[in-house]
Amino acid sequence: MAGLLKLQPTRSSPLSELCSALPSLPLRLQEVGRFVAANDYDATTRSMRDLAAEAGADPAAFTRLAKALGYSGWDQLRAALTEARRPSQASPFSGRAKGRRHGPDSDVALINAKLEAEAAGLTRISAASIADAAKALHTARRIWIAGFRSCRSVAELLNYELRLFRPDEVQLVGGSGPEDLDLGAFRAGEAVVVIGFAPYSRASVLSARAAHGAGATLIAIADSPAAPMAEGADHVLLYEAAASPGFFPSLTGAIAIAQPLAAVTFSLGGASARKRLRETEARLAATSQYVAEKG
Amino acid sequence: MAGLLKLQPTRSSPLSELCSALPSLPLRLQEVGRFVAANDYDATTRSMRDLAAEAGADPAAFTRLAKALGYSGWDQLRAALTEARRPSQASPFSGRAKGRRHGPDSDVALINAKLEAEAAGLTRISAASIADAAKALHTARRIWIAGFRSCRSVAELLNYELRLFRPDEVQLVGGSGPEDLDLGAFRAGEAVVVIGFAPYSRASVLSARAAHGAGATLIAIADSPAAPMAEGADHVLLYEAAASPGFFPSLTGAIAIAQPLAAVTFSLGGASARKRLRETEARLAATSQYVAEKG
DNA sequence: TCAACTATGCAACAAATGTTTCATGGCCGG
DNA sequence: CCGGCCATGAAACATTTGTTGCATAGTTGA
Repeated sequence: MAGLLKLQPTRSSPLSELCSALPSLPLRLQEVGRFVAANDYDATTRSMRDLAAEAGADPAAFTRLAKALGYSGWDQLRAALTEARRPSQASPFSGRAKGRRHGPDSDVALINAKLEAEAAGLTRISAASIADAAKALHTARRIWIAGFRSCRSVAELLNYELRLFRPDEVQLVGGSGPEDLDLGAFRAGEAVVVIGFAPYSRASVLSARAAHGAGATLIAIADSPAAPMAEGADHVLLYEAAASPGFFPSLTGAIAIAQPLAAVTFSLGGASARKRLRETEARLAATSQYVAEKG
Repeated sequence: MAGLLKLQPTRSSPLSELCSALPSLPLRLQEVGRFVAANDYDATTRSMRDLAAEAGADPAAFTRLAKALGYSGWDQLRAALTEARRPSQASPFSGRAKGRRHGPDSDVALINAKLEAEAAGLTRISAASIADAAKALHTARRIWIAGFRSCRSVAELLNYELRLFRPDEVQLVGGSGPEDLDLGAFRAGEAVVVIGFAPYSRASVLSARAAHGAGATLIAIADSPAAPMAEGADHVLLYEAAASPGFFPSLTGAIAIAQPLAAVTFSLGGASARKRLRETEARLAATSQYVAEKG
């Protein structure tokens, strides 16, 4: 057996354990170890034999590697890798903003961290889904946009941009007041865009249900596939709203989705959309909504 | 109306397929489907029986769910989820956006390029400036927020978030209509936030001038230090609105500034701000604005 | 009310999984 | 040169996996 227990490895991450132990391993195990380090996502999702085939190694080597690292078997190593990869380690966040007393630059550091996280979140948005949703908007006879509370800002942006080139066919849901949601007005052949994140407002969920019930095309912009407004949606556009503690959820991702959605819908509109946009712009310029731009 | 042939699933993401199909599924399958949607990471890594135990459902339900979605079995559904989650799909950027006339995926490439550019733009935002501006908001007796046209969405978000903990002291400029801009109401000791980018709307420039003239603290959120509303501003918060050709300027950066601005102002507000926020939240919960969140 | 139907849980099934054992082949010290 | 040692690959193992058939409970429509 492996004899002397060389335990007490770096507890930080199974991957770092692997790397540090790598040089002291037999040749073949190094090979396999490097493969695991380079393909850790596949290591967590695919089967041992699968990996072995792709790495050109023996299945048993994986078991042996795990044991050499101090695990009881490949299953346990994989479990460790899986946990290390788990997204949104939501656990120890409650203490976060609390702990440090307001240091001189703690705010600055926090803002920077937040911005960086949001930038990373943007790259995870699915462009293909946005393009698909834009096609649906393009073919819709009429477009409704529903967003409430803080999401209303996103709804209004979308409403504003779409109206630039389809003024007669785009409308905000609940424009007349909180009690009049127009929910009965949805029809098949129309599209309803609902924007929301947890905690989900009642109005947004009702809008989504009504849209689905009416047979309209439902496009949900939400923070989770488990969001109530995503149920029955024909298109689900996901973003990350993960909030810092005590802070409000982030809308950056939602905005970052709404804008290309409008843009692609516009480009699908072709010449006629361009014509409408020019008309709108001309009208705004005529009433001197803009100041002269600097050269 | 709930179409018989409403299939034709969205091929972009297995999770969207799941969401779309959810309402038309049998009760128990919905339950399981929601569980998968809410725990898609576990769905890709753990075993069917494991998930069943945690979801309190029958293992067979997972197989049946997969088949109901058009997959040949759970294995295939899981494979799809796994692929959708695979990191670093960032690779196919080489084909970029330039040359091709509307190819099949030129939109997708364009959206990806845009998102990446915006992510890069976020990291260039000055956190220190935001923190400074937040201090100014904190000490202001009253806060006005001005944003017009597409920038109105940003203004409304800021207005909404600040009002959560300072409801009596925050107000949108021009809430009553385009001709009534409240510009005469600004006073020294108050703060005015003006949001805008090129081309600059007349109303926003007028707001900024009025604020400066009245001796109020002027905070400009703009795309350039040369923006008219930045003239005479006490705080200038810059973001990149660089538009793709033919598209609208981007507001992602402005939103990314507005949110931490509100958040830091909140944290400066200390105990009293927290108290007001709790009150507001309690009121919203009491009028059942929210649906119950999933546990 | 009854029959046809679907949805659901249970249990048995074949296939695939991770592990272990064993035989082989290369390496070093005596 | 040889005997012990370890690394390595192949095959056999028990377990667990995903699946399917069946009986029951629940629902729908005539």
